[in-house]
Amino acid sequence: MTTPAKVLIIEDEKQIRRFVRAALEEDGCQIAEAETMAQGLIEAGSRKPDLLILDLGLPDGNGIDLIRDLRGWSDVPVLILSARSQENDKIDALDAGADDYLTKPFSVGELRARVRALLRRRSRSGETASPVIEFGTTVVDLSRRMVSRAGEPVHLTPIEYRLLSCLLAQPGKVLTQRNLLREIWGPSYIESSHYLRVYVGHLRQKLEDDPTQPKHFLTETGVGYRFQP
Amino acid sequence: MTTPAKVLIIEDEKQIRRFVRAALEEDGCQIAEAETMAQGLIEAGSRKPDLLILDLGLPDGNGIDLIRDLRGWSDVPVLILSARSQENDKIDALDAGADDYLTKPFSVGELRARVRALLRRRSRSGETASPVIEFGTTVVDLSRRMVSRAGEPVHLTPIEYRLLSCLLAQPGKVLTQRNLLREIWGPSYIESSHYLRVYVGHLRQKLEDDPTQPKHFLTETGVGYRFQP
DNA sequence: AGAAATCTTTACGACATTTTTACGGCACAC
DNA sequence: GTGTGCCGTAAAAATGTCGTAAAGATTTCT
Repeated sequence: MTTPAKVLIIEDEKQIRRFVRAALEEDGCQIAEAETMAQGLIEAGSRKPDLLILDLGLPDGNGIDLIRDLRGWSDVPVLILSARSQENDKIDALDAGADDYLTKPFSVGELRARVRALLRRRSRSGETASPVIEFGTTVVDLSRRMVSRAGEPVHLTPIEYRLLSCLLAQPGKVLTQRNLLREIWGPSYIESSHYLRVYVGHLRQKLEDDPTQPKHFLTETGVGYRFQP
Repeated sequence: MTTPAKVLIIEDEKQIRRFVRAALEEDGCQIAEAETMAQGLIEAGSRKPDLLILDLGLPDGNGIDLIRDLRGWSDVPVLILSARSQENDKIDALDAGADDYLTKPFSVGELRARVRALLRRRSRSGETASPVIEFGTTVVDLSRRMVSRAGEPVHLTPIEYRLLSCLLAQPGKVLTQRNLLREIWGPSYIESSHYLRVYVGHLRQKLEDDPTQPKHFLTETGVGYRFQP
């Protein structure tokens, strides 16, 4: 997932809200909750969720009407939860504009799979904007594993790239040599600090404007290295 | 609906085919039928249906694989019919790329409603992005499963084509060897990186101007491969 | 059943990366 | 000063990875 999916759940029973929240947060979703139809509509309008999960059995109104209303101004996928398994209930909800219908009691696994299926559409249609880190004239695209400097692509070997990722993961923070060595080469190499000098040298050679006077990959003598954006 | 929706049903039992056909024709759908997985894939490619209904229990192959293959070159909604109601079967199918899952026996009304819900997406999701990718002198039309170079059609074997789809699906991104192997050969082949070298070689031979100095199918030594448009 | 296409496996030279080795500079303490 | 410890660069040696061709094995098609 590039950016976490926002899911709004409209449901009056606290137990089920917590159940669903727990299930979906495992897939990396951001959850918002609403307890009533009225509040649900407002949240849907203001939060612009990527998916809406709706319990039809709310006390303060008809869920079918909510879907119809919603469909007037939004195409967000809607997954219905309902205790009613009558065929007519399903047909009415789906024809009102819902995208899927799950009958209580439902299983966690199936809920999550159906949510993933509905969310897939988002990434399929939308352009995938990947998060990039910039410093000086160089740009790093972690999700594509691409590094470029002044527009030109820069080639990094696996170890060089892993070292770069470690440093970039904690900007400004000093990473001790032992930490870096354990992260990149494994626990049995925490003494071989010479490797680090060699490879930090490579990174500076490839990414610093003046490798002899580094401005972004700084060394903390006796301790470790630090990345400065 | 303005223009009638085209639905392809892949199902071996004649009874069910007729049953589904009757149900959907009432909603004004145009129905095409296929009795085997192999034929189903061909029909899906040539007829370009707006919806695909697939029975998982076909004798001549695994339906999950069909979905995965399909998703390499088409975004058509897929509705699964299955006699198996196990949670894992549903999850596997949905995660492979299916959009809905209906367990036999199912009711006519619910089937029709779910089909309508899936077809609604067709009109909702506006223009389908052009499925043609060009680079150098070669043109790839994923929806037609056709590749041409300098005007001349190029023949690719099934594996060559699947590899090409994977690489083209995420331009610029590095795909790890393990990812590619799992996607193309299956999870038990993630160690056999030999295969990749052979087939990437084939692709370069067929699609690069100078196969010895590839400009579009780049290798990231120790990591994987990357497609550069 | 036979032929053709495709997939798998093998072998080996070429190349890239990692590891090792060697040497010079800098800071600090005594 | 000079000795010691840490750092940085460069280049050689060792290791691992990649690309290609070609020979079986398998599948598909006729």
